[in-house]
Amino acid sequence: MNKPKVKIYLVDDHPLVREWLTNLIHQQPDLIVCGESEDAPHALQEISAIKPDVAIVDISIKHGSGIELIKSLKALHPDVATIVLSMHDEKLYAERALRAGARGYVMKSETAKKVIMVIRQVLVGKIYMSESIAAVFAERFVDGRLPASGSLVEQLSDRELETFQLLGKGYETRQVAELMKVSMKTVQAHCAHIKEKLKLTNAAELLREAVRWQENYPTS
Amino acid sequence: MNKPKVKIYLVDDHPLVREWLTNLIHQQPDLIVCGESEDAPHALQEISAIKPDVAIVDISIKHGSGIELIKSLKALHPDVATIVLSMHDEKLYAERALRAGARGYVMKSETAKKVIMVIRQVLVGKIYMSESIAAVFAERFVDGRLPASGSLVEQLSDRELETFQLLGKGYETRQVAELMKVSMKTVQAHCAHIKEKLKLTNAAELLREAVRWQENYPTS
DNA sequence: GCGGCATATAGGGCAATGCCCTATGCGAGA
DNA sequence: TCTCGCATAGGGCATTGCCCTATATGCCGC
Repeated sequence: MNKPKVKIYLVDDHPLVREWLTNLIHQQPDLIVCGESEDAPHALQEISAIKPDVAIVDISIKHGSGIELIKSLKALHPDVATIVLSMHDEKLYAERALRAGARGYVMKSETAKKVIMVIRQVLVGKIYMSESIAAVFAERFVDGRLPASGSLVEQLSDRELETFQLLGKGYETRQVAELMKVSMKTVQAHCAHIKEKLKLTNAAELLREAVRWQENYPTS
Repeated sequence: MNKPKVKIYLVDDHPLVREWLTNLIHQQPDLIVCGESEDAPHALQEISAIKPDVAIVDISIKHGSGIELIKSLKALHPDVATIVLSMHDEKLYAERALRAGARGYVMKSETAKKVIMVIRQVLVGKIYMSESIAAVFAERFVDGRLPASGSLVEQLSDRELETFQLLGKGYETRQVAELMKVSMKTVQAHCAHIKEKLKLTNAAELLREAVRWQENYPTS
């Protein structure tokens, strides 16, 4: 009689990535994919029902950001270990993801072995992050939680960054509000805070910086 | 004796995507992956030597954009049919990619079948694009038999272009009016005409396009 | 020269947005 | 516990976006 297999749930809006992961995971005798979805609402619903051991989520998924999903998972299902599998450079998102409650962050540019290795790490309760990200955390820990400059954009909160990115894609305030499922007033408040943090004086400059950012760090 | 297989070259900086594609392609008896690389310089070098039939490239690759790679390929190796496999929404890049010389654009969120289908389409000389992108092209074709090559921005009058460029630098309407020594009403009229010519629907999109233009063709 | 067309300029008016202030609930940390 | 940052959102006024209309100018073909 076999041990029960470790159940893994996949959240990624790219079917090909899900196929690939499923394949990869099923090559391991003790791991099994117990479900998958391509957006946050379905993921939350199914994870409540299935109660997997691990959830592997993409940062840029449909209908809401992956970061928000991670926060929800941490709040609603703290027993589910969340691993982020992102195509984005870890410098941009790893820290946000780990702060949001993820227990691992792997870039899609990593190899198959690495993905499996990270799954096994979080299964034994460890948190996985790359050495470069670990270094950033360590530095902040020592320094005294300074925002460790780089780009001012790094100072934005999660929702502010989301707002910033949507603006950069050419969405109007109203559309951003709809996409983020909040009122325009909230989006305007985010904009005001972004302008403060990035030292911008008006909406036109905010738009310009958002578009530039988007050009250099495209998301989904 | 078998027919020679169709040679396909992969350019993508995500190893897992390359693995997946290789797997997928090798399930087809008449297709073979003849090489792969993760950036434009290596890709150009190897494609010159290998002379594949098809190149599948990602838009966001290391060391230079995929769009530039497509342009180079079209110039240097016009016989190599280029397909873009991008994780980015087609609305953002499909048009640029096709203008640059790509013969197909598939999002990574499409299924495996679709990818193979697109490869077969371009192999018989067809150009593949999604219906929504085809609609955009068709509309432009019907609307005014515009010179297919070149940018729509060239259609702008001098004052319109001036307005466009100032907007791209982050000036507000009021500031543009002052700089151009006309009333805001005139600037607004220019904006309306620009939006018509560039087929933009609102001010946010206009701003986005203006900033992009400014990034690519800096003035003064 | 006349009629048509694109361009450049600008006003009127209503809806939408920007931007300032205020306020609440929540979670993290001193 | 108290404070601080974050996310949320409303009130209210100034500004802008966007529709329609209007004038003058220059160019082009007939």
